[in-house]
Amino acid sequence: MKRSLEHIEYKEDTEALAKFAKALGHPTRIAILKHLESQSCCFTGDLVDVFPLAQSTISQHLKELKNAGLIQGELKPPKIKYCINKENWKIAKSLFQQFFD
Amino acid sequence: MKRSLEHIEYKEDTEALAKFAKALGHPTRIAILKHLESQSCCFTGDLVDVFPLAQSTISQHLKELKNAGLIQGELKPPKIKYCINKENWKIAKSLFQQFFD
DNA sequence: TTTTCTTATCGTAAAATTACGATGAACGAT
DNA sequence: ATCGTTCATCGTAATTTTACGATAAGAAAA
Repeated sequence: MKRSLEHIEYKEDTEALAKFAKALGHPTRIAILKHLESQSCCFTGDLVDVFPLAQSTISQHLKELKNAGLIQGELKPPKIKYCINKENWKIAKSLFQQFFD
Repeated sequence: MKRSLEHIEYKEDTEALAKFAKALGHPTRIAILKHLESQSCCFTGDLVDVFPLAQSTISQHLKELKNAGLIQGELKPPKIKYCINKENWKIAKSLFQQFFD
């Protein structure tokens, strides 16, 4: 990209909302989150069984959701249990809520 | 991408939500929508004045928001007046609402 | 008809995204 | 110490996104 301009500074809420939205901007990730909501938690392997995607692809989506703060992983050797990050979930919820009025 | 697998079919709601989320997944577009909400409507040129971005860039963001159905353009020659698409806005709102519980 | 104003679209380039298979790291079990 | 299981990360490739300037399209005005 021709990026002559330095990064534009938006309000904190705007950036935060965009970040959450971006993480939600893929059907696989929505589906993963819905699955997590219904199960409350689950392992990577469970998702690999549910979705017709490579293990590495699932892992990549999980990473993005984790980076966005929507989920968190708990070590349960040799597995990792993923759950919704309820704290940030609430933040995201209220950001979307107030955005849509 | 190595796309050996055909496109995965998700539930309609999942696809719809991801589409809305993706459109919201950029701070500039969030800011544009917030601006539209406060003003109810505005012209492309107004936005070019507000944001330090090229006219073509603004136009591109508007196109994405329009493609996602979040805004609509009304011909007001020689300008185009953009407004929130209230019908789809409501749909998006309820999709996010039910997603977050 | 030509000019002017506004906005969209085109062409381009850099970066990010999304997918895959292969490999590596962490841990328990053998 | 080695093996097996689980998951993350690496390397790669195609596609999409995001930005820019330049150009085209549309309608009113001169």
